[in-house]
Amino acid sequence: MTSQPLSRARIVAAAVELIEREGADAVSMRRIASELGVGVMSLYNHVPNKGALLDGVAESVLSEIGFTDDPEAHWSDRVRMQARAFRQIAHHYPRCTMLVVSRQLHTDAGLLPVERALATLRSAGFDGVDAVRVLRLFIAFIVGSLLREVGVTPTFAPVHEAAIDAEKIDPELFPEVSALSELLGSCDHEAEFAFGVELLIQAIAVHPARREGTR
Amino acid sequence: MTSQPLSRARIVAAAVELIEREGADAVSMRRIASELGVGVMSLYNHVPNKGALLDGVAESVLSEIGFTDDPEAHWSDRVRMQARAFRQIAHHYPRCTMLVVSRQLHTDAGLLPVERALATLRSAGFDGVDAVRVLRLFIAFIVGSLLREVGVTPTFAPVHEAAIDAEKIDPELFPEVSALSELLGSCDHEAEFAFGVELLIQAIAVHPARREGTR
DNA sequence: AGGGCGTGACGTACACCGTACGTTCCTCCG
DNA sequence: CGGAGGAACGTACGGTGTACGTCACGCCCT
Repeated sequence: MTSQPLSRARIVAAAVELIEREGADAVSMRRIASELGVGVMSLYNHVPNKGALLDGVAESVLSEIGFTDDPEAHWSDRVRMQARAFRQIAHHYPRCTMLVVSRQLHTDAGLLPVERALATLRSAGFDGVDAVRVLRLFIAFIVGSLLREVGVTPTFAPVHEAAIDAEKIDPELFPEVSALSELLGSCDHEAEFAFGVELLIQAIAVHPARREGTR
Repeated sequence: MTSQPLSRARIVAAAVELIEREGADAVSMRRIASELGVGVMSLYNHVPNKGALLDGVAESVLSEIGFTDDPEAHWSDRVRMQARAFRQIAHHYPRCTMLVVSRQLHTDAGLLPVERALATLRSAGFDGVDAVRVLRLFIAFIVGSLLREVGVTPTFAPVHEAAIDAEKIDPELFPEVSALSELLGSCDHEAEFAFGVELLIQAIAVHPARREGTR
């Protein structure tokens, strides 16, 4: 019946597929097992527990990031590319994004993006301390942005547009929110993300800790 | 036996206390009920379901932010203050932070910080569109930062220092990570956050969309 | 060739979860 | 005094993660 012999990779793939199809809290050992046409406890032959499975999901998704890093390009273009590449997981695997972001994993899949980013920042003229600083700043921004894009749909929801209902806001208490309710209600995530990335690039370009003129 | 007559506020308070004491996934209706010396189903007389309870927790924590906003101060100082105030919840309620951050709530408690921030940014010389943009940038950064500070401890963990074990990294594959492993292993969250806030303030101070000279 | 053994799939069992439903009791108002 | 409404409660159901014991199969070594 089951053609393939069952493996950690197949289990993780089934989990990813299930999460994207039905949301993160549809994931249960029984559900995944039945998805694979397999007994529940057979999963534990390849995965120590559910947490490790979710780690596997995060790692799998993260490792699919398509980095096309060109060490010859200008550092700002490299930063742009890496930020965009990282963001694309939020489009390919929107419902797995929370997992990738909330579980910090200490595996090579998580280290590779860090390595590329550090190399880029070093080439931009930062020393080690500041490269790490700036990297953490970027990661915080990216993580926060992805959470906004994706957190709108915690598990499932009918788009849920206009979370801020203009009608229910007291203009006396919240004049600004009330006046800007249209802007707050909708969000062009793409443009918002690009705005942030450009502003950050501009900011670190003029940062005094950077030694100008490198690469 | 039970002196107080049980209320939504008491239930939420017990949940917050329990989360801070034993972590987010120690929360169950039965656990909270027994914490209050009360039957499980009695909770449902004051709270429609568990999700609403968690929303209540997030709202409660969020509403405790101590804003001491001074409309007369320089906008950069106001931004600094607000960012710091927001971050303090990560210290007072570290294990609730994930809830505050991952559940977006459409209640006044969530709107008030937004209102203050928008007012500040308007006073800094941004029009509505850019005020919202910049606010979203700040929120993304703050959320990402708090998640790093707190996400290190998903539920419980023995500090878990040195997540990046310098010994296990192949210097061939990850030269930068290997060289900077000490820096990556430890993190002064306070300093890191301040660095980000200052850089962002500096960046928006010189941003062309801002009309110079206001307040 | 045959026996031992590791491995992987499986079923059962347990403690716990959220919550729908029906019951009881206490209080307050007419 | 009697009725009504709300609050606390107990029971029950379907679902969860996983510890444990069992079984069949293929490989290796004698």
